[in-house]
Amino acid sequence: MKSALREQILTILAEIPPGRVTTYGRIAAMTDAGTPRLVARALRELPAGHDLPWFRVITASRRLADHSGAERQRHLLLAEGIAFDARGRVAAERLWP
DNA sequence: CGTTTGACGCGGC
DNA sequence: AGCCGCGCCAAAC
Repeated sequence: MKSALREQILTILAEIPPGRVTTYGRIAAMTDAGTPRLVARALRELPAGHDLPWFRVITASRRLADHSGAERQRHLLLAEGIAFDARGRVAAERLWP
């Protein structure tokens, strides 16, 4: 097997329902990642052409992580009906377990 | 094989 | 409510 950890992360990622979001920390807790950093790393290294909803992963403070694709991510979430308040936070009810 | 590097999180202040 | 510092650990150098 290649990387059980990354497989777990990608599996969870694929499970996130449209219109909902989850956090790096929650995914880390659901898998053997041990730390959110590894989840972030796994997303950063996703191969081009994947069909996984990487944009449904946000930070524990319910904001978008600071990276080069953040603006693209914001657009994709808005397209799914995810709203941001004045401070750029997603409503807690949109969090997926 | 030692060091650096992050799409983070949390506890202190 | 927000900023700072430290811990975390696989992968790249």
